[in-house]
Amino acid sequence: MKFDPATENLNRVFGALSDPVRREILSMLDAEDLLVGEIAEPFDISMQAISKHVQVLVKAGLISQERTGRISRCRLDAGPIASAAVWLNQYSKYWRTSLIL
Amino acid sequence: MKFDPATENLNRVFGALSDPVRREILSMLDAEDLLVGEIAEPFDISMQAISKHVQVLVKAGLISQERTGRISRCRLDAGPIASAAVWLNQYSKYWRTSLIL
DNA sequence: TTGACATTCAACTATATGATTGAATATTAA
DNA sequence: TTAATATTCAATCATATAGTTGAATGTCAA
Repeated sequence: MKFDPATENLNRVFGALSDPVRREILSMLDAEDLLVGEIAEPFDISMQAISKHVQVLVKAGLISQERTGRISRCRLDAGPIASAAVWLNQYSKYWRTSLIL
Repeated sequence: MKFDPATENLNRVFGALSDPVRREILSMLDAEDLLVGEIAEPFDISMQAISKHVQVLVKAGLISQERTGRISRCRLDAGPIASAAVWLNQYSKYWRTSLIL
């Protein structure tokens, strides 16, 4: 099935957030920009696997990579997280919190 | 890899939300409780496929089913959406919204 | 220029996901 | 009892995902 771009974006964002390794990567990038190799360090999986997780996050628009020479610095781009939060906020009436614009 | 229960819950919630059919089901249940067959009507896929989507949502804790006889009424349970919103709120400093408790 | 380094590409494997169709189960109505 | 209804189970298929290892690419430094 084909969906409109906004829908596909939400699919990718929520899909990216559904993996704990990727959520942890976002937490790490919340503290500071990091190289792919630095991201990989604390994890017990291969650098290639981390590189693929990073690509998933890039495709979801959640991080951007600035390549200078052989290194690729990753930076959190939280815009799409806001989109996801806005979607979730549709349901905020069910709990006692609200997302204030 | 094995993760703690809270992490697994977030995995399931975000995973459930990553599919547009399931997000639409949640929107429908936001308006009113519905039977599985009623949920299936507007979609162009089989009832069995919808039933499986419903099971994914149940497993994520996002809906509950009350079975009376042969019918199974589905009701939105938005608690886990709040958990997801709380997780996302970690990043709210990146946009100009905030989740107020 | 040679080698070390950072990252990605490619091929592969195992498992998960989203869909299908057909059968089974269980309940209600005629 | 029989038949229609509501839902789920089961088997299957195609594709996606998360991981692996090994090779390739491109850059920097000695």
